[in-house]
Amino acid sequence: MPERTPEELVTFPKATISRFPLYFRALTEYNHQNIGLVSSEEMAQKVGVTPSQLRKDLSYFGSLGIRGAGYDVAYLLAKIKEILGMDRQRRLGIIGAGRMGMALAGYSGFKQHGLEVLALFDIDRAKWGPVNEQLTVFPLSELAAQREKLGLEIAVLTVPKAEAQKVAELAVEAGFRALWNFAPVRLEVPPEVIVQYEDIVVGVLTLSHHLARKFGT
Amino acid sequence: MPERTPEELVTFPKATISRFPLYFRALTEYNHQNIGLVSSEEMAQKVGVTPSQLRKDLSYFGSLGIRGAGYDVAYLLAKIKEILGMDRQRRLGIIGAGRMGMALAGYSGFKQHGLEVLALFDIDRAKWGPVNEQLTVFPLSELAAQREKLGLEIAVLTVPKAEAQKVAELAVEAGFRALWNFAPVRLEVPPEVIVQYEDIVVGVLTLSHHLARKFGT
DNA sequence: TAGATTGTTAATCGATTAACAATC
DNA sequence: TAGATTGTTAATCGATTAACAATC
Repeated sequence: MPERTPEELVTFPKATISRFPLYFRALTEYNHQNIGLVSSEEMAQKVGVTPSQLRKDLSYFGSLGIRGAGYDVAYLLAKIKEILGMDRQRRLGIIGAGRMGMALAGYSGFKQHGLEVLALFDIDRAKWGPVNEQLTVFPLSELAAQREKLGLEIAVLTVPKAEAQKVAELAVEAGFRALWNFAPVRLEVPPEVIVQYEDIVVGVLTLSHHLARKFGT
Repeated sequence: MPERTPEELVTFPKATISRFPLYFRALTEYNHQNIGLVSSEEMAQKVGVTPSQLRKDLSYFGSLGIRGAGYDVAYLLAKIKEILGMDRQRRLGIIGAGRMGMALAGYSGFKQHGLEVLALFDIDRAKWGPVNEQLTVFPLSELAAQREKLGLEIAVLTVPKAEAQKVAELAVEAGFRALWNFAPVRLEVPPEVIVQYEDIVVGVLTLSHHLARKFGT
């Protein structure tokens, strides 16, 4: 078995990768407007970061611009797609066909980011069956089989808090290596499994906190 | 008019406030389990932070624990509610009764965090009218009137990207001072208005990036 | 009092920004 | 070549952690 060489992956701030979707969307717009070249100043202003930060963020992934000229929109777009893993379609399976799961399943913004929801899963047999032409709710027991068949890579957990850990384990057993967890609990998973937590109330509670602070209300 | 004294608000990391919802939910659980006293070690372990960080986070808001003993669950819960502005009900109005808006309107997790959706607004007259017993979709033109009548404080923007800026301006005119924006655009608003941005694809694209990196897929 | 655990200080670690040499 | 703008270095700023004095 060939030994893995110690990976010389450049390290970069975690926040860097979370700014890439902003860059991606800005570039998509420039592209639509047939703008071929854009400066860090112009683009930074559009997305609300400093030009320095934009250049630094990009620099972690190589020398992507042209000195004296700016960034080639099409080229940078392709690079960012590669970095975000959007150069190929990412297939999602949603576990938990409740309100949240159904809403995500219908979210139209995924497509332009190379993401597609191919299946839903639920334990409740009343929910099993086709949702529309493209989408079906499968029994949870078919998780492994459908993952394989449909090529699902990311499991989206939209189950009640109390079930989340158990469902995460099922997903891992079924072969998923990436979990996008909407339940407000920390999950225990093997180290090779990547978990991304989503907490929908954080944003609005931050607002609430600011209201309380600023306006004393 | 009494002059505002230069506010001696303690400054703290932005990330601090985003951890408070985690603390809140952990404490709620302890409360349900009739646990009256909890150590930073126990609680930190539960939410997945270091005890040091938990104590530091809390310390920005005063001396909230008991040395040698831990934190009084009920007391800390009350304090955190106060800090997050959850000691009173926060009323939300959702602008844009599309899929995303409707999904949020039906989200059951708001209630326990002191948040409630009291109205939806849309320009499309086909959407006007009652959704269920509690909730109605109003014409966008009634924004100011309903904000006042219902005591709405936070405007949730779930409109298409192209309309977001215009709608933000309408919300500000209607008297909203806090916007929770789901449209992927930076909004230009007066400085006294607080905007919280929500970007649903960031999390899953972060996963996608990790998949690309770790598994080369 | 002895044991425990907080609150806080100082050290470390990480992220952002400013400035400018490199280079198109 | 002159002008422009990147890529990168070093300085600054901010957040986290470790350690321990304070104190229940």
